[in-house]
Amino acid sequence: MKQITVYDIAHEARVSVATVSRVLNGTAPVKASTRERVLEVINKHQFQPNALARSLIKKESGMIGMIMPDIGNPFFPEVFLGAEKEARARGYAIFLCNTMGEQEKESEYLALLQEKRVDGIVFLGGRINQVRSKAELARELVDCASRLPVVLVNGNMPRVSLPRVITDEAAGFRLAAQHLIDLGHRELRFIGGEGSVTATVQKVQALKAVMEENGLPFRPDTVLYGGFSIACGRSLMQTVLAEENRPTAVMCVNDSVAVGAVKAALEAGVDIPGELSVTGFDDTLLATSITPELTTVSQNSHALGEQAVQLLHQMISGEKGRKLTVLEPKLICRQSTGPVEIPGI
Amino acid sequence: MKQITVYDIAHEARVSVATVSRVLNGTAPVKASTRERVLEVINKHQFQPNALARSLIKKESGMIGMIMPDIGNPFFPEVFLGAEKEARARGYAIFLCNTMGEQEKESEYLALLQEKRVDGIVFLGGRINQVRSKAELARELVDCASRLPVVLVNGNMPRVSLPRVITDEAAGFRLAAQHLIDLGHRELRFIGGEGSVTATVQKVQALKAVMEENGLPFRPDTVLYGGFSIACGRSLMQTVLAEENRPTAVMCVNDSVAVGAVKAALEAGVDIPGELSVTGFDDTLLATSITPELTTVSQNSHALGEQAVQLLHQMISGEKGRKLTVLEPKLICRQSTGPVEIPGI
DNA sequence: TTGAAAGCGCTAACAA
DNA sequence: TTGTTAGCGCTTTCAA
Repeated sequence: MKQITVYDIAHEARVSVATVSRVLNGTAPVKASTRERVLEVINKHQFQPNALARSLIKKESGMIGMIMPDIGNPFFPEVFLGAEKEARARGYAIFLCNTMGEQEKESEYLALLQEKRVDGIVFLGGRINQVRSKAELARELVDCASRLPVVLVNGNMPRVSLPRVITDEAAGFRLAAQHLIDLGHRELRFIGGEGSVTATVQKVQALKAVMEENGLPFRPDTVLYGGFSIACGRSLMQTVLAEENRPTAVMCVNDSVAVGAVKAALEAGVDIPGELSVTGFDDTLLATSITPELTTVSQNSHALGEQAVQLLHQMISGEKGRKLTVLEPKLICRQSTGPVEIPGI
Repeated sequence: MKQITVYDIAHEARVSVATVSRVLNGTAPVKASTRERVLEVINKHQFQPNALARSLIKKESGMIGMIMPDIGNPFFPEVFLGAEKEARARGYAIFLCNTMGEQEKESEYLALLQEKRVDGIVFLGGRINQVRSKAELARELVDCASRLPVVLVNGNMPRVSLPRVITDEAAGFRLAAQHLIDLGHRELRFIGGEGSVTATVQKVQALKAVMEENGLPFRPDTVLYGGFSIACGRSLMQTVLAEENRPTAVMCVNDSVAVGAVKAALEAGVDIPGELSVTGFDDTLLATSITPELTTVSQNSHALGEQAVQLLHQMISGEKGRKLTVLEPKLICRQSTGPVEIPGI
């Protein structure tokens, strides 16, 4: 089953390969009648030019790589969707690389994508989200970025200056915290995430700032780390509910944790938002899956992916593109938060 | 920023390009000392061979395409995860192509992937899941499959015989239906899906069969089509609840619809499973996100992706591979189903 | 408006 | 054990 090539087409249409290439790409005028003839042969054989050969010579592959931690977390498919839409519009196909945040997989994929000569890489999670990450890992990324355009999404690496598209997560978290305080909550908790992950730390700091602004004490036990999954949210909430002096509001690092937290509370017979307010983060489809629906912060995940690819495309095209794009998050008030109950009423 | 090539390496290591290629691929013995020298130069320059050039000559690209309807539906990321794991183990990278079931996008991606010379394609949803699909679309797929390995996941096209990996969805649905009947339910409903989609029709027919086996009447109004989303589940449940004689159990085409349905019921003050039992399908993360947790049917989505890529790999390697792989679904009993309430007790 | 021919960066005979 | 060389299928000067 030999592949058909421009030579076969050229021969059958009695022209040269150059002409075939010209009608294929419209790079130079071709007499109408000749073009007709060539097109006919192309259609007849359902000829599809070999993009590998073309890429080899044009030095652009029309492929971009997207490295992300966990497509199983509903936030990431949404980012992908935004990225894909933009990519498709510009003729790129996307390699989706899932790393579970494992740095070894990140390294492997980084190398693989470079060998495949992708035109650029969008990088999410993992090493670009560590408070302290090994110099080795940073160097790898910088090295990669020296060969091809790389844009970071929702991350930041100490000592590494690469173009980024981010949501101002701290601002978003401040919104949610202030919302709770405005509702009368005085005793807040933060659950989920990891102290080693930038996105988590930013949120904790935002919470701390807002609490202090409002004259509320931020104690070390205000924060309970533990992870990003539903299961972890559930177990953390169980811990919180077992405490001596229960908080009236619990802020979760993301929607998944919030879902687990809400479930644990419901199981314990705690009324939400009557007795306890809960907030999520990201506004994924999980937020509206549960009852009560989650008050959460929208990152506009779709736009994040879209902007990242847009920027990448600019860089690929040799334009400068802005170093930093910040998307403003939005507080989405739903049913999981409410005024604090006045005891005795 | 000129790319480094085997020539540069060869020159600097004072050997021929053939030798460089040999140490790169281990295709022929190279004297240890020579290898050392070459490796050194390679490392020094962080040389990464151009996979495009290699693919061009080896006629294999190490890329596979995965076409699916909606990565935003939690079922599909799980399939992807299984596929990716298997792909990575065999050295492939995956192009993820999202079509929203639109046939035009499917066609575009099909063409794109062929041009890019992927080694094979995994196809899900859309045209392979239509009860009647245009001959044109079938031909396109067959055409594609005549050029490269294609495996269909959870689908089937009339008149098209391609290797498939599927879950026996009908069997799964029978399990769930029988479970409800065993719990004493006599008045069942099916909601969600589309009458034009095979996966939906199979489920409806399974339900019909089980009901008839158990001497229950299957009436046209047993079925309420409408789509696959949470929103649709919600509105369909509202319709059901407004009916004269409410059913005691509602079976949903998938977990998303079930989630919407449960929410609508809860909002209407209906107790689940006390007054109403609800089942989902797919056992996605949504099933355990809500309270009560969903009784549902597990498709083993991960295995689906895994097996598909495994089969694809066999085909790429020239092995035959089985025409049809059927995965057995499992009933997962959770909290959304229970015995029918005896009125008056 | 067209064709001849020189690569793109690699692998794999074939020779040595 | 190593080198020479002919492609893989395409685009793109350069010349006609």
